[in-house]
Amino acid sequence: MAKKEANIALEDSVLSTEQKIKLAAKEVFHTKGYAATRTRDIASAAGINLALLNYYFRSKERLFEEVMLESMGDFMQTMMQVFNQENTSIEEKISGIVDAYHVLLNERPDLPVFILSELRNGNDSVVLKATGLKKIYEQSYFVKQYQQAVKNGEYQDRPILWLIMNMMSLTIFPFMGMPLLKIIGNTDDRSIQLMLAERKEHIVKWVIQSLK
Amino acid sequence: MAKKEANIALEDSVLSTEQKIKLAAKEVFHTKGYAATRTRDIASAAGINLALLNYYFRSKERLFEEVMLESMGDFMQTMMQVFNQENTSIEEKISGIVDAYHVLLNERPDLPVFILSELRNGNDSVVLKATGLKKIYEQSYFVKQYQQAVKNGEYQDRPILWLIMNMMSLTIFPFMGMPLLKIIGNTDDRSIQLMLAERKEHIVKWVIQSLK
DNA sequence: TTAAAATTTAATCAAATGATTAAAATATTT
DNA sequence: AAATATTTTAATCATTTGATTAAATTTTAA
Repeated sequence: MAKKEANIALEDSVLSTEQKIKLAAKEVFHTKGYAATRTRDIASAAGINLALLNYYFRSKERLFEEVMLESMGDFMQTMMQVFNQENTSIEEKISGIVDAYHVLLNERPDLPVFILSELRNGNDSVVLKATGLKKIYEQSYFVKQYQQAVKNGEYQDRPILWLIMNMMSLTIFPFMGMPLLKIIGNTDDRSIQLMLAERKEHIVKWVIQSLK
Repeated sequence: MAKKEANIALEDSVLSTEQKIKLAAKEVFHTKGYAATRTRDIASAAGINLALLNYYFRSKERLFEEVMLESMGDFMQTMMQVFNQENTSIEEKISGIVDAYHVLLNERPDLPVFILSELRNGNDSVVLKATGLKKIYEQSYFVKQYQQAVKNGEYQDRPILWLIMNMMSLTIFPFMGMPLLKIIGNTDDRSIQLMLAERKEHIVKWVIQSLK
């Protein structure tokens, strides 16, 4: 839906050239990754002249950094937004995060693979910027809630990182593994997507079970 | 360990030039991906002259295909080997698979990201070859066991693909997500690895729970 | 309306990359 | 040992890529 709007917007020239480039770059970088993306690909996708990339963003690398930071933000804020809610239980938070990731990844199923493969290539500036995320997380209400629940004996005394791992694993990996699942399941994108939506309803229960 | 041996072997010239290239290519492709890997990187890593890549493998692409097929094989055989055992229970199979993936991914933590990011780039020949894996899976003893267990009421009637998803999610994603987990957990590779090893003992239980 | 600033264009450049080439070196066969 | 085959080497090539350039065009300010 949002993707459709973006295409219409590009055609209607409602966006500035800079915005067109940014949107197109996000699309192409997400799909192909940094190394396999040529500046010509982005220019073509944006419907603009190649030289404008350097005019507006100075270099492919600079453009990529912007896209990467934004993409990291999208990916991590999905979780961080929920972490600081003070009026929801741990289970409600997990549920909120699972829901939010499904919304995000149904729209952008290639985002996790993009993020993780580019992180593998070690962009230090991105990692340092992401350090800001770490502080938000550490001081979040969620961490306090969890520690309290462990004290109360509601959950086993496990590193909270286990909870994060399990929640992200069960939620995100199936999107990443879709090509493999299609092969194994002898099925298509549509079927896998339906299956993911159906399975979503069970993830919170599974994550909570893993804490007990 | 195995990695160390490979380096020693390269130095000692026990391997043929072709083998040196193949090993080096696997290393570099896994780390950087196809697009960001230059033939010069591989030649340098193998300690051979650049032109030998074309002499032995004809093209970068051909070399990559070999590495990709082998890597897919390594990744999927980890599971498929266990699927056809007739003397083990479902739980034992899950346990065997989880163990095997931990052995594989402790040695090669970048393998899943490599596989999934290259699959994203759509190499059709690899996908078709992988179709052979699908047949092995469909006719495996594991599928029969699972269907029988569902009939017996041991597990809920769920697509077996859910089981595969959950098992792979909980086992593989943490390796892929290590860069993120390091940031969130304010910790290092070593600590994460220790955590993964400790957590391994619980995965089978979690997967089984998700079937009930 | 003119001048100045900003944006866009198309051509060109410098460097990098996968690949080729021909000669040298090494290994194998006769 | 000489001839042949195979492997290796270093230089070179053809193409591609990110980036630059100068002119044209459009927009904005005076």
